[in-house]
Amino acid sequence: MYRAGEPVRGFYKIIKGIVAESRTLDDGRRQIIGIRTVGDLCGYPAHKGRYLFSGEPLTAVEACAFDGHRFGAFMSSHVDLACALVEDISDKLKRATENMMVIGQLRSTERVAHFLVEISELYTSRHIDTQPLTLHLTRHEIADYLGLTLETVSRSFSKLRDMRVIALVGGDAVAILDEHRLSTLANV
Amino acid sequence: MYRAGEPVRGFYKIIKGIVAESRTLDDGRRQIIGIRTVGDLCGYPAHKGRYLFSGEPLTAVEACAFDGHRFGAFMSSHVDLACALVEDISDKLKRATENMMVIGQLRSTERVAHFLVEISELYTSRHIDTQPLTLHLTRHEIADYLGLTLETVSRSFSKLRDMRVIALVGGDAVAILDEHRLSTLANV
DNA sequence: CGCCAAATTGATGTACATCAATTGGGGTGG
DNA sequence: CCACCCCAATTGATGTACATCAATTTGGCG
Repeated sequence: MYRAGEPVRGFYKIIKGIVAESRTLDDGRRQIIGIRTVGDLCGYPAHKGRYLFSGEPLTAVEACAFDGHRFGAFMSSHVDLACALVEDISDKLKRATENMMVIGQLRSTERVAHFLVEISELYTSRHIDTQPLTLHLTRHEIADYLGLTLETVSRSFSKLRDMRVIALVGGDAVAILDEHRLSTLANV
Repeated sequence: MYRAGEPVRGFYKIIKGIVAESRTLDDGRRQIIGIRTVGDLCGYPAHKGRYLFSGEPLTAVEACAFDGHRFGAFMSSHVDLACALVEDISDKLKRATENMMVIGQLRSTERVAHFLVEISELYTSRHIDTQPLTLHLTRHEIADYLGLTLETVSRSFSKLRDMRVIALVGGDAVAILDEHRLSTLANV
């Protein structure tokens, strides 16, 4: 959809679908900094007229585009827009700091457990889909979200499966068998 | 100043000094999620009337307190306040995501290097103090900011010193000898 | 001068990364 | 409909960066 560093063409209010926002280093290391879905504003905030993050659709996405240039002026004349924006960014910040905690302090299986309850709560709150939970992220993408490698993520899934906390269904979905124990593991 | 989970008494606009905002798990693991200083709004955003983070002063702090309850109503009737808030939170989010990248992808010495350029830029931009740079954080606090242990932080400092990139002056200050090489190490 | 907390440095352990091989599932063409 | 392919996922073997445990050293301050 857009790449970090590009001049801002516009911002996207997601109507349908899921997108991952990320930053990548010169050597290719990537950090997914947030999962956005219906209701979220994508590509915002920007810095000096350039996107801060890259946005990649994880599913088919429908979005409403806003002109990046008129946006600032429009905001300063519409209180309700400004307040909505505060809400949107506050939520992003809340989730980002939560994930700093996750990445900085939790061990691999705790991180994966946290990821699962986060995604589960996110999807159900936005009415996307239900049990079994379809992730829409590959192991590699989950790894780049959690600061791990795809192998370690896979091993954590296997461990949670062996503990009977989750069940792996098909390639891209999990059934949460023991919500309470998963939350405990996630340190929420 | 305030503890995560407490009912919000008020928000604090920092006039002078430095404060660390953090979250801690039940088992004591702590993540410092941001360093705030003059101009920043502390204790904001909150969630359901309770502080999201704990705030600890790293130096003597002067701050202007705002009533937490009137704040929301006041915002929705003052566009300029709402816009200023968007600016403040956007900046916090920008720094938070940068640090997700740092914690999730960089190696220990890269993290410490990044911390040093971040602090250096932060302090000079807010006219706090200059070379040699006084950190105002202990090794333990730096560790909790970067998702490392204090020993690893100390070793990284020693390594940077041995590389002649920085010099350690006194207990709490560093002189940046090779700014360019430090930035390269920091992956900025 | 001597105390105490913080920092440094060393020795060892371990969780995760890396390298490598195998398996499995979904889609396409025979 | 089955065989085949291909990419993602799993699993295993080994390496390594950082954590942990432990002992000094340093520096600020009464």
